[in-house]
Amino acid sequence: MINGSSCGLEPLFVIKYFLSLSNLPSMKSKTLANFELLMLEKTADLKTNQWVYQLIRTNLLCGKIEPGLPLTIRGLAEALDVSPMPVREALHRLACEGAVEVKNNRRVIVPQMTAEKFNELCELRILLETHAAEGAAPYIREEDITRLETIDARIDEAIKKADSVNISLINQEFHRTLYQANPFQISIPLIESVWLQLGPFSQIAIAKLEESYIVDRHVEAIDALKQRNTFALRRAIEADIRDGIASIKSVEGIHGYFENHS
Amino acid sequence: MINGSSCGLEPLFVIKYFLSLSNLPSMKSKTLANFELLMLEKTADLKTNQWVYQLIRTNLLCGKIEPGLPLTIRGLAEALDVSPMPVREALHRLACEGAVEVKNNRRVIVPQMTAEKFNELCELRILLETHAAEGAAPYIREEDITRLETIDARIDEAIKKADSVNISLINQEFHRTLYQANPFQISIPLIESVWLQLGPFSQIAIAKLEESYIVDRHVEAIDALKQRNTFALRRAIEADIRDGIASIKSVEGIHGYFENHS
DNA sequence: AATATTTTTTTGTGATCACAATATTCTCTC
DNA sequence: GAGAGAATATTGTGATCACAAAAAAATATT
Repeated sequence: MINGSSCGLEPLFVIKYFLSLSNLPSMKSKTLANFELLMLEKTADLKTNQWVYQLIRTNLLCGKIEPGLPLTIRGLAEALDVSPMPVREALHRLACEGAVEVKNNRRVIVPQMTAEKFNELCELRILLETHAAEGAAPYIREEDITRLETIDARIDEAIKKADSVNISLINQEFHRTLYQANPFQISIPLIESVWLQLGPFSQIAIAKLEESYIVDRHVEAIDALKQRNTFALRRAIEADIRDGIASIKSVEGIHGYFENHS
Repeated sequence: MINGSSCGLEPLFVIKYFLSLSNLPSMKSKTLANFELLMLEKTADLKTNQWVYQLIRTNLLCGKIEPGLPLTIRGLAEALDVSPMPVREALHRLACEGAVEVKNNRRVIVPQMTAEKFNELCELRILLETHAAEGAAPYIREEDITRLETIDARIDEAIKKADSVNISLINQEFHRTLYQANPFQISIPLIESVWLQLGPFSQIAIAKLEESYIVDRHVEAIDALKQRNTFALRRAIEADIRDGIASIKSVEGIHGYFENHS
């Protein structure tokens, strides 16, 4: 992966992105759509292509872009006020990671979720992440544990605010930090790919969850780390993931979000 | 992944790719390198970007490009007689898949293999592929088994010819065909990413193997499929992968290929 | 002669343009 | 009025150019 991690991103402000199809007063066309894009600050150290990639990626993870609607290079470029080139690059990369789908028409869309896909993605999460956690365990230092506790506190904060976007983002930061403790970690890009495919869908679900239903399961993982109990760590990670899945499945009417139209 | 599979590729002819640094008569520069590129026929249905991607990808898998040496957009573009644009796209995608590495200098190289990385990649192969095989088993039809037997026969042929490139390529085709029987398969892109990272290295090793050391383990998998024994299938796939690993590790002086220079 | 500094070349990126493929809209016919 | 066809607009791709960053070569300095 080109840009390893670096995803402690904070959404800043919001602009509207009118999918440039037409600006007719009549809106009879069903394909006319306007997305709201979360903007990210373009810090000096971020190069344009990285900024564009991170921005689109974050917006996908936040579920800001409705599945099925086409994303166009020129439309995004205009909305972000950059040339089409970095957008082209970002969309290609996101396609390669499975975050967006390139149809035969070479149209780019956010893939629709199906029940089977969802289950398979969850299984892959468990498979890969328990493996990654196990591989990271021997390398965990005291300072890593402290860092994880800090991140966990930020998650609790986000839960209190019912800030579903940051719940997701910081939760991912927790997992990534844990797995990255292993200096020979290879699987993070694979895991991130799975997250990207799950993200847009689960974000919609989490946003519908009431606060009381979101339980922080990370303390168990941290305890296991403190006890240097690798097996307990595996179980904690698996429980954490399964818990999230169960929460999503508990959302009322969630089945209506599966495969609305082929 | 943009182009699902379609990798029944046959190497056609070979051209030389002089890494365009200089064409001085004196060759004192150590970074001057010439690769031989396997060429692929550019069939009419292949678009330029797909052709370029497949070509570079195949060459990486075949170990034709020495790890550590820089790959340049313009150099490859000139060698393939296309504009830099499709090459740029292909290299970005390959970087995203882990096949090449983009250094901080934004130089693109084939990553060096280390012992730890190799072990981790092998573990990931087993983890992902046994899972994929298990998921595919219920969907296997008679015709799929026939197809797998045909592919297996081609592998034996390649082994007889000691054609290490085709051994690898057709072996991958076997596994891919098996996993793809599951219409809801998600993990193939992840598996292909692992293959791409292992490929260049194991190709070097396989090329050094004597024919007698290469054993075809696929019959066990096919037998398991015929008996509809999912557990036996898992074991067969795992055995097949472990066997390949053992072969590679048995190659004389293989440790010299790990991390020659940082 | 070996190191430090400058000059030259090469490289990746971002921008813009041309073009063919596709999608959308308009027009005609019934 | 509704469907088929033509005309128009939009899109992704490939090519080319300008530019800043970085590498390589050449020069200067000790």
